[in-house]
Amino acid sequence: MPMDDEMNAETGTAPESRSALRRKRERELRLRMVLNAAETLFARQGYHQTGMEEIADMAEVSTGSVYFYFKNKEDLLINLMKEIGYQLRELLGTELNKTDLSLDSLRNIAVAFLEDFCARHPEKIAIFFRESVGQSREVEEVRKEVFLRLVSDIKEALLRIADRLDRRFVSDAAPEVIAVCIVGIYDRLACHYLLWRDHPKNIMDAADEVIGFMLGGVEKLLGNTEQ
Amino acid sequence: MPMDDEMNAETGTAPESRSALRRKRERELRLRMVLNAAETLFARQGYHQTGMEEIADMAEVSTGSVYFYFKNKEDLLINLMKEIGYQLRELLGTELNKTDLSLDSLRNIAVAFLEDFCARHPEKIAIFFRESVGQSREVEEVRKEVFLRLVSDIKEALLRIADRLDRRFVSDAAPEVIAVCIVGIYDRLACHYLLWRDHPKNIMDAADEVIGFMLGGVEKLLGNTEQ
Amino acid sequence: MPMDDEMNAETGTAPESRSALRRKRERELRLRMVLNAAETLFARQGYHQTGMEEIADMAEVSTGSVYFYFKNKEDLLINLMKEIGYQLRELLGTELNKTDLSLDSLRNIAVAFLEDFCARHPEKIAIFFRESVGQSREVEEVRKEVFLRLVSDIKEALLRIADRLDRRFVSDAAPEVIAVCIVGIYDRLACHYLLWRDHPKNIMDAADEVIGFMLGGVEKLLGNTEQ
Amino acid sequence: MPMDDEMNAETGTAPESRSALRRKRERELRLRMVLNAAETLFARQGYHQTGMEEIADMAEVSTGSVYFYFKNKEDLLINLMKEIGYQLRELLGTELNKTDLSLDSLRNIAVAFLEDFCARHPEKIAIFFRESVGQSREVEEVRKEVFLRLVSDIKEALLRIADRLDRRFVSDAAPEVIAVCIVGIYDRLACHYLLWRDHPKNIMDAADEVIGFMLGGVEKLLGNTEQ
DNA sequence: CATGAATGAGTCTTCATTCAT
DNA sequence: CATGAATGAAGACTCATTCAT
Repeated sequence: MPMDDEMNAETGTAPESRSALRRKRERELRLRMVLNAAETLFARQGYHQTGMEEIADMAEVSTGSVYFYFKNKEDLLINLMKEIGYQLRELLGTELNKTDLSLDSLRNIAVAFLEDFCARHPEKIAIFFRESVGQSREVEEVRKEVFLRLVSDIKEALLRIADRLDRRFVSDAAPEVIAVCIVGIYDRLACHYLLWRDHPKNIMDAADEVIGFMLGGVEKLLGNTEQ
Repeated sequence: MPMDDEMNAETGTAPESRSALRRKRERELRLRMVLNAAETLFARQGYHQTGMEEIADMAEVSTGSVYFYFKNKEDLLINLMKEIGYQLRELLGTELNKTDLSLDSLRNIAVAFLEDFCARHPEKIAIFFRESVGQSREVEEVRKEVFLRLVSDIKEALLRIADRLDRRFVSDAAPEVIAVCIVGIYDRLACHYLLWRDHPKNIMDAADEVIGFMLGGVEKLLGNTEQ
Repeated sequence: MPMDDEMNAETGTAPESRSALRRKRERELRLRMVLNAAETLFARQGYHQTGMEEIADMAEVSTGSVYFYFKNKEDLLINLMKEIGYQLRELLGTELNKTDLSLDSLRNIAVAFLEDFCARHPEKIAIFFRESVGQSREVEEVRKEVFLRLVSDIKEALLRIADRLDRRFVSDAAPEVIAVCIVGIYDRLACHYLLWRDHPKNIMDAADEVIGFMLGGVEKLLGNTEQ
Repeated sequence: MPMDDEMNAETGTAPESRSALRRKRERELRLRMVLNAAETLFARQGYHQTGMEEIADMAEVSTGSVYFYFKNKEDLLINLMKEIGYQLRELLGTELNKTDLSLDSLRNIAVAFLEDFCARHPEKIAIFFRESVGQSREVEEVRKEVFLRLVSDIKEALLRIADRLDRRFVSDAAPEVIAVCIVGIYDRLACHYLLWRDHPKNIMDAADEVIGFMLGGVEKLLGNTEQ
């Protein structure tokens, strides 16, 4: 059984004493507090304007402890990015599984992003679309990977939708380009309406138009039903 | 004669002696060299990874001179951003003036951006879409302003095109939202295909699909001809 | 036992383990070494001619450590000033407590200042009467406070002496003015004879005359015995 | 005639053409403006907080011109100090010449210092008693010289007064010590009441007490009339 | 002589990271 | 494992001074 294997591999001992369990729980709690503190502070004051000690303070641990959980400041940011990237992909997958793979799926995904993600986690948006940009070669590399995966997911979804509708894209490149465009739209939308918020219009008010725009674009690149 | 002196004093610029002219020319040359050096280095190694001395060296001036032309490192970046923003708007305006305000204008703008700007000035793209992001409150403020103006330009163009075609957008908000989407598409497109270039596909190959996508989106948000 | 833990938590300082005590001792030792190094170097080469690294070197700590103990260079100077000011006041208080509050107290104070303080701590004199003058608004503010307190102390002493002798000053302002004069005399005396020492006369040789001068002045401003 | 000699030595030519005269006048005017600007700014913002360019601006000349008139920043300060020192000595001499060399001369000098100098030229006080302190070895050297001369002047005055009164000081050292004390009193008085002015009492209100104190001190160190 | 742009050595200060306890 | 004091390399910025025009 894989479960047994994993347990053995992790602990080496079978019974998992109560104190060991508690220690493990505390360890994870601490790691989470550090991550949350970093997220909050990076989003609020910016990555460079936030010091490790500040993060440690807010997480109620010592500076040294932060370095126990994360290799360095960059690693902290990268973990945050990966986590947010994962959550975004999950949101995407969840929405796709709920639908019938019609073009309306795209609407659902957009609504989920705008209503569930942006509105509820503006700090994550700030991290992902602002603070993690242009900080270092390593961070940029991770950014690329995360975006690539996101784009790939959307591309796959588009292909499956097209398949389901029995339609073909005007070119092989089209699905990916559309995916890149969609990600770009989300990106700027969030920056524009959410982060530069002194704009009178709320991000939600733009939802209908954005969805219309995207659907229009996708339709255009979908040729007619193959006979 | 004292009268002459006074007259010169009034003119302010006096007779513009040849040496004075040359001095002015040199001054502007130096400023340009600093700006160019900063652009190159920021794009190549990143804003934070570039030191003022490095910039001075490449510009063949002293550290002090850099500070004679620019208040500080941030000011250097801001000047770069504003310049690039201005060039982008100009490109936009030029293309619009060349066309008949049909929907094809959007195609021309896209082609100009992708072929003329991205291909020729990848460093400017790196500065504008990567290095200037999330560096400080002040920089972010300028970024916002530049983007807002760009969005506003595109929005105006869309309205004029709609007017010319005698069509109306589905909502008042639509033009601006479309503008934001278009900027977002350009942004991510440049990052994706130009900056993360180990991707086999060249940015130019995506042009057709992108233009199709955008046109499809715009069409969708343009109601039918008013009867 | 958890109870013990709680009790310790309440105490705040816990059992004060031996290692913790030593750590504290070392911390204070380090702070003192930095302060001493700064005092020596400021007095020897001047405040502006002394770099933070130099201080760190002499104190045998790193540059960063200096900033761990003191906010900045100014803070270092201010700490020095306050310390010296405190020592001067203490010297004053000690002498007054030893005497019978006759006019001879003034003699004792003068002797203590000249013999104990000036002779033993010329660097402190240099800091207090030379290096801390006119360095910045903040430093000047602290200087003022320290001097004000010194003047106030002397004024109080004068009032108590007058009370003890059953005599009154010629005016309400007199005690303070005298205090200011006395501080001024000490100030210049120290600068003149101690810091500009190529003068053949030693500061101690001036003691008798100074004391005579001061006593004469005080007497003059003390009206005759109230009948 | 010494005047002729000097003129010849200076110019080499006898007639002194009108334009040469004007040039000389302008030169001196400029020098004065620089000196005044420096005095104002040093007193207002402090020596180190004032830049050469600032001084040049206020004097309405170029940075380079300042260096034509003065070797460097230090030289500017030194000139200011010497000028003020000279004015103080002159004030002293003038007062002494006006009087009959009685002890009242000391009163007159004090009044002149407090009323004429302090009240009218607080910036000079700030320069002389604050800004020029502890700035560099060179400045300190000049400070010493100026003070020494001042002390010497007062000492001579005291001796002449004693002589006139047919009295002797208790010791040979006394006159100098008294002089040092008097200078110290003036020094601190000016700093205390003039520069740290949030004190409710004005410097003039302290005059009577100060004079009383000084006279009392001097009297004390003057033995009785030689029989 | 006046100008003011150019210089560049010098300094303070920050902060991510380490490590002895 | 947690702690937090110590480290020191790195970097932005200043400003007195010079000098070609």
